[in-house]
Amino acid sequence: VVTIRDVARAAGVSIATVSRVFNGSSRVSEETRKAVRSAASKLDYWPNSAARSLTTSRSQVLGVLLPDLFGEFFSEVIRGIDHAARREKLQILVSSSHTDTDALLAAARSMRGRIDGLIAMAPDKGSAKAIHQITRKFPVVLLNPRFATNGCPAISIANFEGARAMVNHLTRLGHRDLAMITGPPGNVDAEERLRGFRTGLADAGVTPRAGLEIAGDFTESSGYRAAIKILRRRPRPSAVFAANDYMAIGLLSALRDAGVDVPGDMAVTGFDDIAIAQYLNPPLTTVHVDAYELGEQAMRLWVESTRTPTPAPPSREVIPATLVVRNSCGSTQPRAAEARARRRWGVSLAQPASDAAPAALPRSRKSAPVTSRTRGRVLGGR
Amino acid sequence: VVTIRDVARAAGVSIATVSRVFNGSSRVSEETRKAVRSAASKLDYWPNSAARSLTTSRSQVLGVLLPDLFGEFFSEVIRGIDHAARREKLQILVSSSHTDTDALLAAARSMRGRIDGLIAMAPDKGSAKAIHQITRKFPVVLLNPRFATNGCPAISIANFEGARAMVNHLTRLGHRDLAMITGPPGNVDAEERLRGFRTGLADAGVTPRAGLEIAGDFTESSGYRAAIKILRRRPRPSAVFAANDYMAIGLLSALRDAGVDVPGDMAVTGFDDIAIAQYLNPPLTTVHVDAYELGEQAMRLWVESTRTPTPAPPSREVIPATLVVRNSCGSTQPRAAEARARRRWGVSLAQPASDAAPAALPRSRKSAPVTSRTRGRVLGGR
DNA sequence: TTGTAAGCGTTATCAA
DNA sequence: TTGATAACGCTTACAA
Repeated sequence: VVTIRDVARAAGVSIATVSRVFNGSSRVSEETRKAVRSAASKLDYWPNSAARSLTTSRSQVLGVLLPDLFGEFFSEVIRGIDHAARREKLQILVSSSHTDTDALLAAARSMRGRIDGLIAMAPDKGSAKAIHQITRKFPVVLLNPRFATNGCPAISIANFEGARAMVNHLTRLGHRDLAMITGPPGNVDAEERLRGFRTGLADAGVTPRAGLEIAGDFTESSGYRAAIKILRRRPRPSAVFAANDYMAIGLLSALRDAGVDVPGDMAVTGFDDIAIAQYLNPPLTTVHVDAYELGEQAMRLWVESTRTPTPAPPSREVIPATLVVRNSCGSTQPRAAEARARRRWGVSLAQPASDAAPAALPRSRKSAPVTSRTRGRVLGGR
Repeated sequence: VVTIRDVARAAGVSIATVSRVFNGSSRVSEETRKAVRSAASKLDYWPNSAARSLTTSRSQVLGVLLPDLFGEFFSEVIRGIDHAARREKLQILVSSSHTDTDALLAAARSMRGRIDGLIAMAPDKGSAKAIHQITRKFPVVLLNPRFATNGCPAISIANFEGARAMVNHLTRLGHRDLAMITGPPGNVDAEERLRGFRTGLADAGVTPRAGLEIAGDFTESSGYRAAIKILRRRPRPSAVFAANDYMAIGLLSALRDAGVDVPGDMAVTGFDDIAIAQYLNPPLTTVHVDAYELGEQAMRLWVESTRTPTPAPPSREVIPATLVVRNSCGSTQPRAAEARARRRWGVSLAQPASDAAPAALPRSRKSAPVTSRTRGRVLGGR
């Protein structure tokens, strides 16, 4: 392994000079600069970043802590972070699959000294103290926290608003007897969506029947199982809101198996707008969440919060959600619904369908996808 | 910031002892161990990994160099790597979006000192020398290389075999006039798939008409544009093989817009078996590639190649591809086709459809997806 | 413009 | 079982 010493020797200068050349630094004569460069490339010298960050105490690396890398949602978050990081000349050190608080903390500890900061998503509410401990060691941006973030910038998703809007949409279509398939207990997104569901019912003055909040765990199979329970209820609910699209897919499978027509006999809706959603049969009405943007904005927030000289009040941002009405809920007159929405929520319409590329597809694609028309409105805000 | 010195002082021992305690090392009396532990937790001491890896010259970090993080393919690769890394107690330092060789090299350089090795995918053939230069600095595993890897373990995808099998399938269905939408020139996968296409035609004794290899660039919109060119050809080809699924989607859009029935008027097939493929209308016949496994196996290969005492001959592995026959090519008698395949290729059938979860979905899901039946055979091998 | 030398926070080698 | 102390490879005052 060739070090700065070898280069210095070969070029006939001191190691300080070599360092200066490699840091593009101040006053080095053109002559010695050339000598150093040529010696370095002759020896194929690659500076040791660990040593460098030991002295400078900066690394140009950003840590990313996620509960899982699974599914297109987290993949998109990572991609958003990565692209933004690239612009800032940062690399990202990823550690995922933290099912428990100890693993989360251990991962953060092992990053000490090799990262300049952290973007972290806590798996559940239980990890609040762990997160706070981490916060004392690095500048952290929190993804989608539920707990108080005292002093730590955070960015989250308009789960509540999205779910509420979905339920409002269903009640406006005339549904009064709604079921929900919930996500795993303790999961922030799941709980916010459930809260939105309940609030949405209250908005319409609907008193919910008992037993129509069926437990799911965000997997397709749990959606299938939940469907079986729902189909046993008498009278049958006329609409089901699944807390994510995967469960909605399972639900659709079950309804198809049971010979229940969607949306004729039952309306079905989901949450997330995964890439598949628009290709389902029938195309799924759901809430679009831009995971890429979540990652990208988290990165932006981190840069702002660290580069800012005066410690501004910690930002707390929200990535909006978009209601995407397709055929699985038997939508009628979208125009009228939108007008009502605008009046009620004071939000603008989403971009027309042809530009509304699903998050998982290239942003560059231009042609219309093979899909039914989609249409949405933006919910939640910054 | 609290360092090992602070802990030593607080515990009334030397820094060497603190180090020993934290490395779970050899002989430290239970008494001093406790003293050190309590001092450390009182001060909330987190060891500095940069300093540690400076002395040990190991970091427990694996670098990952990818051309892009875009789309579910790379996301899945990353996920496979990440999961495998977790098992080995490694973290991954990601750097992606290397469009050119210089960026690739710069990224690798900046990792020097903070990684123990590298999993790298070269964007194109032009980066061969860069890769070789990197190889001299770290233990590297190459993803999907085209060039000679002299001495460097590599793992790739059965692109050629998959494409050839696809064409064989089409010719067996009676198609003699096939078009292909190719991927970007210089891209390894694209070229191998093109080679498979040509070989497949030769297998059937078909002399290809000129002008039926239409240039695409793996984007949906390029598929759409290619379709327009194809539709102008007289006579019209009866089948089109797109070098990836995104282009097949664009192609389907165009054919729908043009009123061309698939598969009645024209057979359409793709490559990759992205999650959407089975939900398309009609469901897309394609070649399944397990990106997750590619990542996972790359990681395994890296571990093997570094942990092995005797430098075994560098492994060169292949992730098999699976032909997935759905409706977009107007398949008939799948059983007969499979029997022929087994005779010809000497390979076994893929697992039944209900277990063949698309790579992008949870491996845990159990219920049958909302999809047409899929069926495939494994191509290429280890 | 260049060189000397003191860190940066660890681990590892010796002695004690 | 412990403690000095010399690396590890670099950056950065401070001197020259």
